[in-house]
Amino acid sequence: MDTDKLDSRKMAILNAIIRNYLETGEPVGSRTISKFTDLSLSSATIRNEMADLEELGYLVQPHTSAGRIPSDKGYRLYVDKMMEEKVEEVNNMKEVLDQKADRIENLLKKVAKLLAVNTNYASMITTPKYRSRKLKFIQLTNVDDTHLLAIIFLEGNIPKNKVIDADHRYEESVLLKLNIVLNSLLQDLDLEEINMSIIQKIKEQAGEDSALIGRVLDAIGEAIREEDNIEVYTSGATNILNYPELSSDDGAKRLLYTLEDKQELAELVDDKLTSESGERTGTKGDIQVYIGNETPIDSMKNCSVVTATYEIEEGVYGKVGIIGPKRMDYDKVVGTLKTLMTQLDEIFKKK
Amino acid sequence: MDTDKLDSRKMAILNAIIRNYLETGEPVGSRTISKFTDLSLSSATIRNEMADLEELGYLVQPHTSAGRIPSDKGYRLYVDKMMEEKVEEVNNMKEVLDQKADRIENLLKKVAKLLAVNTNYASMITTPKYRSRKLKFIQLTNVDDTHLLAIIFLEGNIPKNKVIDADHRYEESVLLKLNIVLNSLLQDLDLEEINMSIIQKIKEQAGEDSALIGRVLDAIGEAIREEDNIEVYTSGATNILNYPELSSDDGAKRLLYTLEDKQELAELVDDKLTSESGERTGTKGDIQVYIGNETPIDSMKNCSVVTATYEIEEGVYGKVGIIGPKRMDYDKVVGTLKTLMTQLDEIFKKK
DNA sequence: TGTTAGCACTCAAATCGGTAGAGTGCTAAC
DNA sequence: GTTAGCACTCTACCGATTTGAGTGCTAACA
Repeated sequence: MDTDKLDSRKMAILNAIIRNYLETGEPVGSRTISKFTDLSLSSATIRNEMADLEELGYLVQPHTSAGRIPSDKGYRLYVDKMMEEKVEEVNNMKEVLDQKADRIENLLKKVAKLLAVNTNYASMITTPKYRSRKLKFIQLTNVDDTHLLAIIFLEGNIPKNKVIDADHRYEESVLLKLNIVLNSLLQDLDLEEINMSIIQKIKEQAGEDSALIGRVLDAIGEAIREEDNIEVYTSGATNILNYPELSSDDGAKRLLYTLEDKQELAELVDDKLTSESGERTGTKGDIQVYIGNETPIDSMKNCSVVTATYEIEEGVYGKVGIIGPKRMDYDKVVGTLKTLMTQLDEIFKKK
Repeated sequence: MDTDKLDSRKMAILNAIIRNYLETGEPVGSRTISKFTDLSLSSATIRNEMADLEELGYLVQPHTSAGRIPSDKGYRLYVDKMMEEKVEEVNNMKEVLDQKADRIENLLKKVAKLLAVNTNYASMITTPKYRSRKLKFIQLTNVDDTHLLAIIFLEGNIPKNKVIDADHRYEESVLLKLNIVLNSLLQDLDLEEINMSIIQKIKEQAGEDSALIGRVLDAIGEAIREEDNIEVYTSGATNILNYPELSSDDGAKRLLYTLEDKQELAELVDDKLTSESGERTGTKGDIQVYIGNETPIDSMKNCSVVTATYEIEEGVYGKVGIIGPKRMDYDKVVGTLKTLMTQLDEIFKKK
């Protein structure tokens, strides 16, 4: 595909067409543009240019004798151009987010909701992904006669609780001993590093209480695996019903299903994809824009997805995204995401 | 409204009409019934009876010269009749639920999904509601130089973690002392019972570390309030798009929004409602059925909602519900919910 | 050579009329 | 009390026609 530069007039016309289409959602005709822009060109001239633009692949005609609408390629150009310009307009998201959201989970849900409400599109956000979670420390405590509580503290200051069945009540001194054994041998290890040799060693040192050790290790494994699981939160799914071009046929059904099911959404954050997208989208900064077929998810072929990567600490990142119609207000969405990123950054740093 | 008993023939006809409508979703005419039942009556006779039934309020005609469809009152009669009959057909839900679902949260989500998949309607489930949560014990632990972990154990074996900012590292012996003070004074208290006098006492005993106490108490308050919050999980919301009578107009939009927002759903479990419903729905056992206008939620006026109450332990209960079109398969839904209840019961008992 | 006016042409969407079919209500006969 | 028959009603559907927005092309103009 030829990457020929468009002359500035073509550029202006394309711009005007896209802008207009973003607003109305209707195919836009030559006459509209002739009046809409200050180029003071007649509709006939515009028509010629439009024909050119169509030939170059930036515009599409839904059918003969309808106006033009931007193709994916047209959107792409528009978005790329737009991304180069400064986007700034800090709004007061921070206020909402700042109130102590203790659990990261709640914070993320709040972010998703905020985005959906602000943009009127659907939004999603994933929990941050650690390479592989390590154990920071573990502590066993008596709960009652038949239960112990294992507090499992993972790298990244994540506490996890696991209640463990016990056949009898353990003396405090025994628990103390076990705590010391477990911590001295397991500290800073991840799942791969906890092997049979280490397990054996622990059991030896635990002596008569080695029966318990198995259950404790299970709990640790569970905790780490639980935390490794990337969760996806969505919000504003119903917003997409406001866009007729998405809610026709059963497109809406499939899209809503995807958003509810969430499984497929994980693909959007797949490492492979992220790296690829760097080249493909040619974006600047953290923001990626997938237009139509560029998204890997089938039910979103008629949508655009704008994602951003947030970093919670060195090397630990998650993704947040907005899903809307192709004619979404990219300008606003990108702006919103950018300010969100800086504000999240501040929040995480402060912690 | 006259609660006149219907003679058995009218009853049979009404039954046949409803059954047929449940299947097809189309208004049903006299001719259909004449053949459908084994009453061997001509369509004309049926017509007469239908006219009577309409006059009594059990049937409705969408427009002249269309067949009849059941009114809310008609459904009500049908459902009440049905509930008296035995419903039994245990399927294998238990298998799915039995695998160790450690956190109740996950179990509930799984239940919701299971219901939605099994019935093809939307489902919801709430977290169980405790009267008022009491503190069982609390324990402070060092995390690193600037953070403490408070493990807050609530009545009902619910562990909660709160990370607390600290201005310096506390000696183990200090923490031990604080733990003892906190537990001796706060054990078995709920939020109301923790008053200024007690707080004062704690601070006195804590001496120079009283600055920390405020933050610890905040954490406790948060933990209890968090747990008091009833959460609602939903599943299968998109299923409702399969029923044209619900997805017409913007009814689907509003309904889906309700399901996503969840706030309004809490009304369904409101104490007030639950007690009222006992009389209103006249159901048997644990199952409540709300038909059309009987539901308190506006966006569900065209739906039916079937709810059941599960009990996790003495006095601690939650609600699970199924939302579908009025012409839902009540028989199956009620059956499914009933077996689910018994199976949940077993799971909770075993724990 | 680029721009514009004019005109014929195309196509989706809205409008209108007519028909078919399902179903009812009523009456008269059994 | 039941049934057959018939006139009537109303929706859904089909097809033809119209409307209007928009295009492409050509010819004239600066």
